[in-house]
Amino acid sequence: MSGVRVRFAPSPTGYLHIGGARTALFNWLFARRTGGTFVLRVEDTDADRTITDSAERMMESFRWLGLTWDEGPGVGGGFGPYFQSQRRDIYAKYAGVLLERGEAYRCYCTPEELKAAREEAKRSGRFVGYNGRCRHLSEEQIRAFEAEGRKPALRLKTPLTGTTVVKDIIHGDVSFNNEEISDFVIMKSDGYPTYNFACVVDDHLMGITHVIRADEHLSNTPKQLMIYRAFGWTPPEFAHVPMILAPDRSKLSKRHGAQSVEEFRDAGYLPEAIVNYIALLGWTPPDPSREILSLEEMVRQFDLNKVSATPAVYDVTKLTWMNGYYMRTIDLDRLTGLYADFAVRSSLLQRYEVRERWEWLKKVVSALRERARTLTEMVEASVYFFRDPQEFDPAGVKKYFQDRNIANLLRKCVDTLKLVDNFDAATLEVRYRELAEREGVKASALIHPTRLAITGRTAGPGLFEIMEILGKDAVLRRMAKAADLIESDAIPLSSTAS
RNA sequence: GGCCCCAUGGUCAAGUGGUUAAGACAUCGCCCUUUCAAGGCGGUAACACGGGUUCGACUCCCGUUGGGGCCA
Repeated sequence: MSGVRVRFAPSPTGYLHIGGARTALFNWLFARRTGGTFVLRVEDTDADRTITDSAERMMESFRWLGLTWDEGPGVGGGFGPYFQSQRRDIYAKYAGVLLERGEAYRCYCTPEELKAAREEAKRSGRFVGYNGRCRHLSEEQIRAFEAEGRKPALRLKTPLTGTTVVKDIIHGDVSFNNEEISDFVIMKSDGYPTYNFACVVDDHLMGITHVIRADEHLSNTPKQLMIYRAFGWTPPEFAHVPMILAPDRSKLSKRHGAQSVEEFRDAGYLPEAIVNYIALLGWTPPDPSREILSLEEMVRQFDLNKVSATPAVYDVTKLTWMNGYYMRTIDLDRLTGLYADFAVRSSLLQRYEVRERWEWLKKVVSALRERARTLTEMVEASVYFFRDPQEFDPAGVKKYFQDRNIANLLRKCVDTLKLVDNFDAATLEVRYRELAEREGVKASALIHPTRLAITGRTAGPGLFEIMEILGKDAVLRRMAKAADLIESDAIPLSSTAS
């Protein structure tokens, strides 16, 4: 283990969204790359039920993505506790240290007074930060406020002049004018630490060497630097990664549809596709033309210095393409298992059947994996393997079932098929082509109507492969049924195209 | 409102003062083919704008515009 220690510190207010997942991934990759330690810390202020649930779900998403943490909830470590809600006494203690050192002071201003001062400042066009009213209270004034029962907040004495420079691995040096940062609150009057304070105390106590986090915290960093300075601590290195934006360039929000890792998982995306895709949002591997990368390859190639400073818009289309790639290439047994879970969930088959029909399911998956980009698509494309078609694609009907002779042709096919003992794709194809020749038609004149008859659709795997998987009985039954429907001119049409 | 960040095709993105401005997805066309995919080949498509600096700017500096963030 190298001395590198990084952390991902989510605030468990909802799900792990794609931006958070990418920030976590970069931390994880950096830790693995450098032989360092990846710490997971939960920034929950309160430990209420919804927050605990949310934290649990986020951790589940991490595990699913394959991002394991070396220290944190569930695995422990020598720097706990890893929930901020369990560290309140620590923040109180360190706030006391700053108070003793004269780096912080009690502020008795009420929210109303603060608001009034702010408005006054705004009116006179002055800087609208805290005016430092409580910075030099006398013992007497303090006693008076205490006597009133006012609960003080704690503010940091910030430097009045000069500049604070954030040295950022991604952005370079970013400087802030100290005059524009007024004495900010580090402990609220209710005894809770503010974000910046808790963050600095935790990062320092947990020995964090590199803070890799989202861009939105860049503006908080000078304040955090001031806290480090007040303690006399050496700050870590910083790398602020750009945010991930919704397709309309606004911040990701509910109305943009799927955006949490959980939602993508439920929509049938594979973890390797998500990880691979989000890694490319902001990071470029040494060979930019090779975009399909395993987690192992990314670890070997990851470089924080190659992370871009530009916010990225995520593009589901490309994610979906990439998912399709992984659908085609991962282990068939694993894919079949994943597919089975989705098929069970949509009631295509029963749980107990999965084991019984495993080999057959593998054939179904193998036939469909080439053309399904997600597990959901695969399930949708597989229904006719489980149920006889109840409706037929309108465009297909128009194209292949129009001719009156089609019913006869299908019946001839049925007659031929009845005589086939080895109902495998190769044999079926030979028989079909022979029949076509005898009838003086092109093979496709038989193939297309047959596909429509047995699947209700015009698109899908090779016909003979479908027939083999379906088996003789189902194929003959469906074809005869279709012939009947054509003759009675009563073909039920599906509303959605296949 | 103040401060900070960002700006190459529709999207991701290479580029680091002199390039025919890569590559991927998407899109279009062709090939392959029993359909649909997959695959192969090819095409369309970009340096936000305005000033500088320089023999020469996508590249450096300033401003404008636009987007985002933090604080209030």
